[in-house]
Amino acid sequence: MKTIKDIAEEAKVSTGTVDRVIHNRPGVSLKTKTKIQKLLKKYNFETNLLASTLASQKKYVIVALIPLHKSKKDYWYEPKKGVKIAFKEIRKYGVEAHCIHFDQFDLNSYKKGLDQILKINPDGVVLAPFFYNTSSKFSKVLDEKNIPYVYINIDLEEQKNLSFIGQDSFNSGYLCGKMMNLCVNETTHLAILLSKKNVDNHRAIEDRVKGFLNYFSQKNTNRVIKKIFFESMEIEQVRKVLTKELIKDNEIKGLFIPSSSAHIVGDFLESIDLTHIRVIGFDAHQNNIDYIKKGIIDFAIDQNPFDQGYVGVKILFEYLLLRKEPNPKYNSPMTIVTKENVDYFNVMSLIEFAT
Amino acid sequence: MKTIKDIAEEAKVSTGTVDRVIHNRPGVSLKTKTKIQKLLKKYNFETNLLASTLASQKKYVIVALIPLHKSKKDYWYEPKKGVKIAFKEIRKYGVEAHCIHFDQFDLNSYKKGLDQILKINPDGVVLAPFFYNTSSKFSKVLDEKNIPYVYINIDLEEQKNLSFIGQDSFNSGYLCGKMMNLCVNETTHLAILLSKKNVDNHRAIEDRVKGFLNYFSQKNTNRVIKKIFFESMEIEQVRKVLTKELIKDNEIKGLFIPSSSAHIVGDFLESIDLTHIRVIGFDAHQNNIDYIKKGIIDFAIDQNPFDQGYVGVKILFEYLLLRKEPNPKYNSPMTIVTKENVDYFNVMSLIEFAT
DNA sequence: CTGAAAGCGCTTACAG
DNA sequence: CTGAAAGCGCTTACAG
Repeated sequence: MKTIKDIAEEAKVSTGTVDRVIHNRPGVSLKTKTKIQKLLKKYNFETNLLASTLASQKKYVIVALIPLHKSKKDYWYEPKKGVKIAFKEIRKYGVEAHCIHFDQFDLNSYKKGLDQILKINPDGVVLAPFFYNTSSKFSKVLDEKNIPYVYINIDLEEQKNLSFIGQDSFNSGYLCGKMMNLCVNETTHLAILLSKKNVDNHRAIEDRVKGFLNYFSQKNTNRVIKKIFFESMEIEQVRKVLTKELIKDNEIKGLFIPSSSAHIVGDFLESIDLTHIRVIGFDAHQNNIDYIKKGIIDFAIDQNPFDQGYVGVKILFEYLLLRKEPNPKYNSPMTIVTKENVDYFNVMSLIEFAT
Repeated sequence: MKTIKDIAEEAKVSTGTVDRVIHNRPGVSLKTKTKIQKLLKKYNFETNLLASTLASQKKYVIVALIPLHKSKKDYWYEPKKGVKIAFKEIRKYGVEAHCIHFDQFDLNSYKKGLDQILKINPDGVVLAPFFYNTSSKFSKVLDEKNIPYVYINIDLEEQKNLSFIGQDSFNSGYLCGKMMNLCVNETTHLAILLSKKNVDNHRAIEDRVKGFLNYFSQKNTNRVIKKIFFESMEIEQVRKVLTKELIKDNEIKGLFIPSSSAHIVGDFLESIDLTHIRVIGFDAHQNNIDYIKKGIIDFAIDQNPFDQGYVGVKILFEYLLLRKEPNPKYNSPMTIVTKENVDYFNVMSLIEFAT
């Protein structure tokens, strides 16, 4: 492997000049520039990242903005873990990393987070863009400041985000349709449980529902599928409304929860010892896992939230340090998690690499 | 963050001496040693991996030994990819990496591979230990030479391997039992398709079958489950034997293939346009994916073979460079792959990180 | 047992 | 526009 020194000798220039053309810094005559570029190409020169970051004591600042998790059992615990591990890996390259949290149900707390980001004035941002309008405006601000940003979990259209990492909502709903269809008899009724409070992630939830319904309409089965609405997905709400609905229509044998709150439904079903109803939901965070293990939640579709955090940071880092262009979009997986594989579905995320 | 120089100044010694105690090299008086150790602890000194590997032009040699893949569609294409990407990542730390292949059905070719390893005399080995006896003996040889080794995909008991990365066979078979039970009516018959040629991976296959059967015996359903044997899992064999068996017992509505050859069965079923038979197998390599997409293979349980290669190499690397002890065992996931999620099940493996 | 010095491959002022 | 030199934080012979 050739070094800068080798190239410099062969080109009969100093290493400084070679460095200049490698990084496209100004102040090199076209003649020497092309001469050096030829050699670089000829030897397929790759800069030594170690030496490079050691020498340039440059400090990059990256910030991640993600919702607060109340406990390790929450959905957002995993993306946070991914972010933190990625931060740890890139620290040795002189990256200063910050993680800012906000309350996903409180616009003001989100805005505060955005302000903090601007105050830090980082070189790059990873964020879950809640609150559509606010996030759109904020993206424009970043555009103006020439700060690259990566969306995770939630996608906004028509933005200049560097990349997006998340799940295809429609198709994940469609998959739920298939799994539900396997679980219940053809003549039974189904219900989709929706929270009125999920204003923001509305788009993803909506698409999941569409995908779910699409499965059955393609199958041409004349299923009765009702929608049941809750003020919010809290246990008392669920108990009250769902009890009523299940009594009204005792043909309902399958519940589809297009949010990550299936565990609330599980809690309710367990409390009244109802075992003949199938439950399919999203995301295998610990809250849901508890009910998956009991077989109360039959299937949860997971999207590997750890990777969303981890990959988001890594992409940004490589873009900043190496000018490596990421794909505009990375599809998160649609992992089917059930009682029999829940202990094995995501073990690799636990490994921490020093490098 | 303190540097070696800072410590040296405060201890009134040279940086060389500090280096000696950091790495426990001999030739330091107890007195200065303890003095320095105290400072190291006081400042929570962490050695700068970049500077360290840059300075010590030490070369580690790692070799991976895995079966040849005939095409990109084969199972072993993915572990190979994982190995290669890991190799690429660690190259900048001065690791010289070799990948050796063998024919998994030819003991001699395997032995040749082992000989090559010994000739290279590497600092560490990642391998899929086919051929039980030969691999056991070889492991002993590595033990004597003090060369650490990691098993992937296949585990051998009572060996001093640094770690193992692979799937829990029994439980993955059990999961197949559950999925099969969801797919077929209670009164139908099932068949397990076995190749007589799979002598070596015998253990894993056997355990998968045990797990599968265990599911039904726990369910207490009186299923008829037959075993059908083939000389080898080749299309002509399958056509001949399976046609006969399906005619003999036309109640067979589900086929369980405990190896990665479900696609051969898919090929057969497609050729005679048989759509009322459910098929469950293992591993979502491209050969199987083709039939998963057509809905002919209903479910395949994948074990993320990419990660087996990738993690195997990384673990070994970190053990060598950082003396970081890995877990003795990493369970591969049991990912349920089906028509509706096959496009999304493993996308993250495609990302190549430079770091 | 210990230190001084050179070097790993690159970057960065500085001088011309 | 270009080069010489110092330096990033370590490691490694070498000398004493």
